[in-house]
Amino acid sequence: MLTISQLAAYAGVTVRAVRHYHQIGLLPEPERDASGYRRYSAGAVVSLIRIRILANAGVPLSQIGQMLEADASTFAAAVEEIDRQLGDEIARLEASRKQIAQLAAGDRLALAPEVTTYLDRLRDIGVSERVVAGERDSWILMSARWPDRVREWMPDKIAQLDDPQLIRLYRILSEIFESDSGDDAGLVEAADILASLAEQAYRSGEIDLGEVAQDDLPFDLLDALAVEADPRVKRLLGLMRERGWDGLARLERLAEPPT
Amino acid sequence: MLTISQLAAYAGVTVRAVRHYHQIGLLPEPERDASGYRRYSAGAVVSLIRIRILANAGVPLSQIGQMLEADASTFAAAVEEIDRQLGDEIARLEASRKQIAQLAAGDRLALAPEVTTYLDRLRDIGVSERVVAGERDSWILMSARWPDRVREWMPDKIAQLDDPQLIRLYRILSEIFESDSGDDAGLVEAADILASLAEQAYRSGEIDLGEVAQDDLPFDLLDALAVEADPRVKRLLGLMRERGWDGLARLERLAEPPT
DNA sequence: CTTGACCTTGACGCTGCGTCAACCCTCCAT
DNA sequence: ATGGAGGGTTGACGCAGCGTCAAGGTCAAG
Repeated sequence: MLTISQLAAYAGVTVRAVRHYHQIGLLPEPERDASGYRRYSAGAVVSLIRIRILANAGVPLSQIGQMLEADASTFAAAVEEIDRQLGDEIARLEASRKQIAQLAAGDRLALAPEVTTYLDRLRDIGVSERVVAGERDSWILMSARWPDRVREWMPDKIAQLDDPQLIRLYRILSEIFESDSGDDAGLVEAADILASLAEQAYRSGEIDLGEVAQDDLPFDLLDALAVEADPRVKRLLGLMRERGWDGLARLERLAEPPT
Repeated sequence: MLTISQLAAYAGVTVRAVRHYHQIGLLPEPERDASGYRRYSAGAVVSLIRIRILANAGVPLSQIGQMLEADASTFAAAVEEIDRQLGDEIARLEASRKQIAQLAAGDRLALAPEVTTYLDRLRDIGVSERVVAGERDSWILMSARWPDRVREWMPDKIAQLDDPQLIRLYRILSEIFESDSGDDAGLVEAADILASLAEQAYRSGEIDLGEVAQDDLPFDLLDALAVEADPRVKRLLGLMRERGWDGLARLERLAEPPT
């Protein structure tokens, strides 16, 4: 007759585990001796080992009972099912691992390499860190909504950074938001350039966001994000509206421009 | 200003998850509106997405907070640590998968193929299912204690099954335990053969279990298991003691045999 | 008799939320 | 004005598989 700790030791498990198996009815409770101690037969060791073999193989405890009683074909089916689940779990972890590898490699926050390239180009141009940070957050939002589309857009976006007008715009914005002054003249110039760029894009029919245009919520969100980052953006939005454009992240024509 | 469900939708998580992040202090609680509703800024969406990126990569929630604040090198170190843990977890699951594949392939209960071969040979010889089951349980115990040694022993064990004496022994035991009679003559003959075999093994110095001899507990257990399976084994043990041997699974000389 | 090692039951902790329950708020149609 | 749908709020249990106290009773040895 064995005590619970002897039983556990033979099977290579903890005493707590044995009691747990009793609780969930996986291992039958043995007789008690005069003092209330559980006393186990040798057969219990075999039962416990069989349980552990299945548990070590990744079988959930809740299924082990049935499996130990099952016939060969039922057993095989159950095994196959378990194997499938293990495979899924492994695949999930592998995916996590790839993700985390990208985290380590990428700029900082799992932005596609194309995007980090874009951000680096902005820095090269002389855009301030605050503005770059704003851009980064915007692209985080965009990437969350359209993970694949973003990568398609980036080449164009990067190419556009050669446009002197755009460079000028970013530099003005950097200057404005780096200072604490209420430099309205700068904002006005920025608005002028933005309107001009929007006009060009509009004429060349470049504003074709396809399905993306369907839900404009994220764009409102992007604008809100910009306003949060610096309230002066609100003034910029106002200036754009005066010029016939609504929004900032996605400019929308309000009316025909004054001819 | 966003409601909690809008925030959750933007980040692709459930409302419950957001509240959970608040609870554990991972995401700061926003201001409430007049009616007590949480109202979120656009920045919260970015924060939440950043959290999910790390969580999806397998980072435990408890570490995400620190990681988001960490500098590049700390971040990299943390990433490496996480990656290591993911690797361990994957390795564990892979091991489980192998185990379960063996379960499906093997006889029934993760006995090494050598052992199932041995059990099959017993059946060929005409050993009854009850006795084979007893052998199987014994080998389950042995395999749990010395997983590797068992495989080394099996070739010898299998070879010994060619010994006519041993075959006779097994057949007698099968007959006895298959019937309900108190056939003492059979037990006596079994004891005689056992003693004879033990004598041979003893003389040829074959009883060298090495380190295994150190702890004899499992052998007591094996004997107990046999007695549980059939109380008549107790009588057999008594007969063996009369012949100068103690135990059954491992015979131990009590005294010099009568010359 | 004491001491230390074991035994007992009961209950909380961990992870990351899912899922009621019970109730309040808002908005739209009647 | 009212009622119902569809939000929101806190609180609490459940899940898997035990680990880990807590607060005792028991056993074997010195």
